[in-house]
Amino acid sequence: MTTIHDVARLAGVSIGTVSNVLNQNKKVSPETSARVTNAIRELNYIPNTIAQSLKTSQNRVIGIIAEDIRAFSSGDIIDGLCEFFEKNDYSVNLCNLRVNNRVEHEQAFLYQDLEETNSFQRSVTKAVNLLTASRVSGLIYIGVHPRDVGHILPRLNVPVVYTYAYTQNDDYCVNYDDYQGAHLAVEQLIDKGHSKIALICGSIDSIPAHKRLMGYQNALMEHNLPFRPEYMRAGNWHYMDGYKQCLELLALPDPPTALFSMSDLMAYGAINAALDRNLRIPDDISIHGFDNLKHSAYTHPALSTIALPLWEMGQRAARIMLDILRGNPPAEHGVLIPCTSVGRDSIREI
Amino acid sequence: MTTIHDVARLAGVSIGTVSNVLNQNKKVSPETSARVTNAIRELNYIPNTIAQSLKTSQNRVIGIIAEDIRAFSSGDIIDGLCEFFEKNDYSVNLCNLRVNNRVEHEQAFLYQDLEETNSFQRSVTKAVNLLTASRVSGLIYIGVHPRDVGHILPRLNVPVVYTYAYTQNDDYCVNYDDYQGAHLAVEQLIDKGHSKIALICGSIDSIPAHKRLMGYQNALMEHNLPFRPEYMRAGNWHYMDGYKQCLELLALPDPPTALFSMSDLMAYGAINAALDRNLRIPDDISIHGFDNLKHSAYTHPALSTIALPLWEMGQRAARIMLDILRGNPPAEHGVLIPCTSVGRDSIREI
DNA sequence: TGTTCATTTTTAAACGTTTCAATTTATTTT
DNA sequence: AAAATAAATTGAAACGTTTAAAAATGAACA
Repeated sequence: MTTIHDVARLAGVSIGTVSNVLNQNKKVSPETSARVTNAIRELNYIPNTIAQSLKTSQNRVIGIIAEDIRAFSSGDIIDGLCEFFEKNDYSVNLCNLRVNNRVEHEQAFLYQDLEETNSFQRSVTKAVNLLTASRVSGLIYIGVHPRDVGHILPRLNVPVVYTYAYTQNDDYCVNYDDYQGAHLAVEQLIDKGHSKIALICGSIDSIPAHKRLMGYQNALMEHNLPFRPEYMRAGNWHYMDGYKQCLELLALPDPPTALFSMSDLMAYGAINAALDRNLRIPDDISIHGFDNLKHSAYTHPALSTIALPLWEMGQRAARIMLDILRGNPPAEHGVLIPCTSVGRDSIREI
Repeated sequence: MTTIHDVARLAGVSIGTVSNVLNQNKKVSPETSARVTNAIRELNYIPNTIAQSLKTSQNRVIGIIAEDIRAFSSGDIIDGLCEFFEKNDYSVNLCNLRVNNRVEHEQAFLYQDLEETNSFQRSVTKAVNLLTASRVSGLIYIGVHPRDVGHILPRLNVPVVYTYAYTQNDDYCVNYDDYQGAHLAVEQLIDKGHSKIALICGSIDSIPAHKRLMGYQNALMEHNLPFRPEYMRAGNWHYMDGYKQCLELLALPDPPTALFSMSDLMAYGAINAALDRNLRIPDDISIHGFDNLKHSAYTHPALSTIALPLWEMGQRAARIMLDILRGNPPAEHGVLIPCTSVGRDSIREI
């Protein structure tokens, strides 16, 4: 590997001068500068960032801890992050906690089993130690359990930006707007003339489900539509919840004409339930999802849904991180990016 | 940040001794060792990998270049990679080329426009330079265009392992077995008694499509079934290809009883085409996919398909990389991991 | 008690940069 | 032409480790 010494020797100058043209911080005469530049090009010299980091004691690397890189949302968020960081000459050190593959961890959250929770926290600690050892400049956390890592990440002693969750306190946090997204979905249905709009909930003790419920209720209220408890159905984000609840809704004496599912996955269940009942969508019932999974364009019929601004969240989180690192910490700590509506074939005018 | 000097001072020894207990390479007396260990714990000391890397001139970091982290396959592969590397105390530096978001690049491959191809290659070069600067120990490439980067990656002068593609030459490469997967899919149909099995192809000039075609043809041949040209339909991996070709197949004077689609996406098209014709699956036609996209469990009916060993590919690629780095380069350069069959509801006994 | 050897510990030089004080060179002023 | 100033360049010390060689310590032996 060629070093700054090789360049200096070839250009006939000292290494200090080479460093100066590299960092163009001091006045170097044009001729010298040209000589050095040529030498750099000739030797294909690329400065060793490890040595730079050691000297300047700052590393142009951002750590990313993702709860589950296989989650549908992770790819887009990470892409948004990477693109922004890459443009600003930062590189990215990725750690995956793979929470969803840890049976123990699922149980931990269900049963509040402290010992098992520690298995998750151990893996977070391991990631944090790794990133500490490599002296990253900042940390992005992607996942829905910021509370469970909130006491571990600060040990790193670098700025932290959370995304894909809500945080309390004054943490920096970028998320999509659950309330606005749900509100928007219901308004799409109201705009098409629906007044009997059912709801299939995600697990109701979660923050997103709660916010989406508020969006649903307020949209109804603002349009003077009654909230009918028999139209609000419990669910847990999963396919089968949508399937079963849709069946029950259709069997109601006064069935709804439209259904808003808090997740696309449950909407798939609802669609298939209707199909199994030999009903037609949207003729017999309109169905609106939330998430805009990749495959929602290919359901039968294609699913109208709410798109999450995942890529934008990544970009925004990255921008906030760089602003902090540059000494311009944004005043606003919690950023909500609006969702958008994706109109397809599963809802109809009534 | 606490350094080795702080530890040495607290333990009352020299930094060399601290280093020796850290790397447990030289004989250190038990008492001294204990004193140092206590000091380390007390100060929460974590060695600075940057300084270690500089001194030893080896960096426990692996670069990953992904053509498209948003592709359905990337998450699983990267998870497999990360888990293996993490277990072996390597960290991971991720670069995303986002090929599929580059309109120019798509065109480049379609029209062989050299100038535009350079846009892709420029971004590869940028990634390689970044990884060169940070002196990564190895490089994993995830993507289907290894030929287009084959002359750029070696500049890094570290071991390269390709995955999710086939390479020529003697590059290390881990992939799933297209031939075996397709063969397995067709055999599933034959086992159920089908003899009139149609095929919807992916873009036929691609290597995967070619291998899958061989699998289809050989499976038929081995079971003494005729290859019927009218059953073989052109496609380009996309939803609409499956939709249109399925319609045409169903309109044939002697329509097939089963259909093997080279991708799940095209299988979705085929399913929806049948649904639009008011046909029932699998009663009227059995449909078998390839890819096992996440959504394939939720189509109507749930799609029987071929699962790709993506996570295993990541693990294997990582293992090969570590073997190379440890000086035990595997003899075998091209590794094919078998696909598995995922039986669901879209095929039936005949 | 001094010598020899084995064991443990320390010393100091690297690794490839940045940075600032010190020096050299060039330019201006008197 | 000498002195004063400005501009460009160099030298050397850091950054936090590892590691070989050197030194110190302790045990065994004559």
